[in-house]
Amino acid sequence: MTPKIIDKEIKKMEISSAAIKIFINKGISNTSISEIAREAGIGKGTVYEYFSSKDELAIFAASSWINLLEQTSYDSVNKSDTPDKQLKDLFKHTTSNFIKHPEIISFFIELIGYLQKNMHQNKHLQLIKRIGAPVRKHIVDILQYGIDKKFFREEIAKDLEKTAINLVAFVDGLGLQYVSDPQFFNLDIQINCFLDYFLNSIRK
Amino acid sequence: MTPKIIDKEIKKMEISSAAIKIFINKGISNTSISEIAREAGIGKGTVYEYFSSKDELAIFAASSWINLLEQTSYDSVNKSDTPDKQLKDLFKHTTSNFIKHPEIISFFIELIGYLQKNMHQNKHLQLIKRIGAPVRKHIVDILQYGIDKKFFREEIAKDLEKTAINLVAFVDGLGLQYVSDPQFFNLDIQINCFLDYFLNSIRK
Amino acid sequence: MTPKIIDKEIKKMEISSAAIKIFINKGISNTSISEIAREAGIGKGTVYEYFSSKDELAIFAASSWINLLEQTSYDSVNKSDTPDKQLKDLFKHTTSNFIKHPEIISFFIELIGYLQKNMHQNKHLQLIKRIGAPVRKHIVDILQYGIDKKFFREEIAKDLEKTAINLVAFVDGLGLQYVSDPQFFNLDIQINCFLDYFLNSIRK
Amino acid sequence: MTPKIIDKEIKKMEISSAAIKIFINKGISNTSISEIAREAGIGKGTVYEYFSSKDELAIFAASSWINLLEQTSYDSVNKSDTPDKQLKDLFKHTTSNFIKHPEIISFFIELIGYLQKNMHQNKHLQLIKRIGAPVRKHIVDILQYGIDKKFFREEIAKDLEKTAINLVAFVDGLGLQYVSDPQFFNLDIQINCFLDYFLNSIRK
DNA sequence: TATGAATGAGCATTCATTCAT
DNA sequence: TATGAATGAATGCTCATTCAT
Repeated sequence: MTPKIIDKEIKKMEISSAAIKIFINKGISNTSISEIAREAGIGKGTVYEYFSSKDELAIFAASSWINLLEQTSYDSVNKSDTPDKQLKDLFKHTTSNFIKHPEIISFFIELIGYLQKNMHQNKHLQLIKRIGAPVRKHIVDILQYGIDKKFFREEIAKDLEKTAINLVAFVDGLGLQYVSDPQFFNLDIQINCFLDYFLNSIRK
Repeated sequence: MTPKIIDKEIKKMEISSAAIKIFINKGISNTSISEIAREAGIGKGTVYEYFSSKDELAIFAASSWINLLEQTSYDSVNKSDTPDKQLKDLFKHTTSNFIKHPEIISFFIELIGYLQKNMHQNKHLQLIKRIGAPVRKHIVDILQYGIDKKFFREEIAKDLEKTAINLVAFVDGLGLQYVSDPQFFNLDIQINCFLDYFLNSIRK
Repeated sequence: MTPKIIDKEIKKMEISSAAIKIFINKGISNTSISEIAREAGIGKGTVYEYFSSKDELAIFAASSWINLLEQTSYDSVNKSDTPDKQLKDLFKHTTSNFIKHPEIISFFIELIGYLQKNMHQNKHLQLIKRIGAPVRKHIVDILQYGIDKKFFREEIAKDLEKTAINLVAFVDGLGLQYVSDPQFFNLDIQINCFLDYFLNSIRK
Repeated sequence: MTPKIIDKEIKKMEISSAAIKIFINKGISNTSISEIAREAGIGKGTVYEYFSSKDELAIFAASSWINLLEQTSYDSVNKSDTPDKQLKDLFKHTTSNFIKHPEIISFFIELIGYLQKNMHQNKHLQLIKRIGAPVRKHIVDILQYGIDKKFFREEIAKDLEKTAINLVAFVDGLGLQYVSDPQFFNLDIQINCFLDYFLNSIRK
């Protein structure tokens, strides 16, 4: 019965949400299944009706969260802005996740450790790759748009993919540093400074 | 007695060295005190004569390791090269740690989690700040050297600190992505591509 | 309604058959109710419509299986053979169960443990007694036939029951040793050797 | 230090004794490590200082018990008796274990299941083989003694090993039946009846 | 000071059983 | 009647920490 399947998916999401809420606050390995069950308002055993192990739950929870990111990433940018502005907005949106939920980085960081334990399962590799993928794709789009609109030099076309990887690396690294010590610098200022130099070098 | 105190410090370092060797290979939480004691050639209980808890040991070990990094960072660059070359070499040296020992990232990543649990203790904050400090300092030096030698534009002088933070953020983020999936890209190519754009925008 | 009751009995047998198939392969305590339900093509809860507990199911399943054994035991022997030959054939048939399905012994072994837990329920005692009963009965018949045909000495008539118990004990014990270590000896050779001595002492 | 090693062995035996006491009463899988620890008057974790797993403990406990059997088996028989008497005494001694501790059979029976799970580890095979070995050896000795003293026919010499296996099989099977239902027959009577026939066929 | 035996809190996971539908 | 989702008691095992020697 289709309705039943939907219910199952909803319940999975509920448990996943409860899990991620605690994972983010306390770390994956410091969170017990009992705690998750209590947060979700269900019995401990019920968790195992929906997830075969704690690892699977952690991966699913992370995956859901990535899905959410993917869905909201594109909406953060006004397509009619200049590519400069679009890039800046995208960076701001991405890092704003760190500002609003700095714990999320710790979660992903711990998750990678979890995933590496299970790396042999190819699907986890896919998951990790997906983490930055939508943002990379978005960056490529914006850069291409800038080229098309004669904002950016045409020579950069050959480096689009590489550049996207680098920009995502920068944003991730900045977020990582930020969560390590939020008082150390101002995110906006750093982003503006970075983009000033970067845009300066690709602008026509 | 002063000699006693010195002995105590030496022993702490020995335990710390043994600990970090295993931490880096297996992760902090997957390493037991017994294992560390065995590696250090001492009894399990003795560890607690020098460290009040596993957390304290982990933080101390990480701190020692950062000290070591600080000492070796400067030796990686030939001071008589052009600043372009110096920057490239510094980046290569920094990322080469990831290439040779990708586990190191996982270690830092897990460390941050440990530190966050104890964040209320201000000294840990200091520790985190120190992680990137020597590299940042080094970058500032190279950039300043480039300005002095008329390789780089003088206007960048006002952004030295911010730029250093951004460059370190990039290197960290690239390393993070690399350890997540070493097949995804080629570190050297990414660094070259990044520096081409960056240097292009600051060169005279 | 009588038909309903019959249906109920049929369903019990179906579940029981599914259960025993898995019990024999994996052991009773390593078999879950879910597994049995799946094998029987019914829902987990349905099992409890027919059996009040796993224990009851195990006992019922074993009982059914003994019934089956009872039905096949007699067919294994050609009534027109000499009693010597009949006895040898019966032993071979009995032990051949061990050869073909050594797991069966493990099953009975575990079953006895199950039964002992519930020993206070007299009906289980009856069940255990029945396990060897048909073979004992068969042995008594063969021995009596041998006496009647003047193959065996008449004095043994007073020991028929006791002898039957002993012979079944021997066959069981041999099977038990065989399943513990099938490479240790050759079943046929042991049986022939045993019967040579036994028949030698009762032959006229 | 040697004394320490002795202490460790003593403690292992203490835990093993506590374990076997409960194993025999409740079965291996129905006995929890906590229970064993409580019986032994130690903490739960301490059990794992001496045994790496419950399986290992069960096997060690069984092994100790077999050792005990091996030590007492030979003392049960008066070497100056006739071989008839010696054989009878050995059987009585062996079965008396069942009479005094009928639960022991259940324990060994469950143990075999445990061992089969771990059969790949060759040492367990050895353990099982050892269970009957001392009694078999003893039987061979008595039979040989009977041949030498002209009580038994010389032709049986070629069947000593096979006969020993069969006699042990009989005793085991009788014990198995006895523990299944102690009221069903009288052990002594069955043994006497069995030996009467057996001795009759090998006596000179 | 150094030790390692002892500890028990804590955890992931299983599964017989219940019960609302 | 049939179901399977929900449950939580129970369990084997780990390991940081303590403490008697």
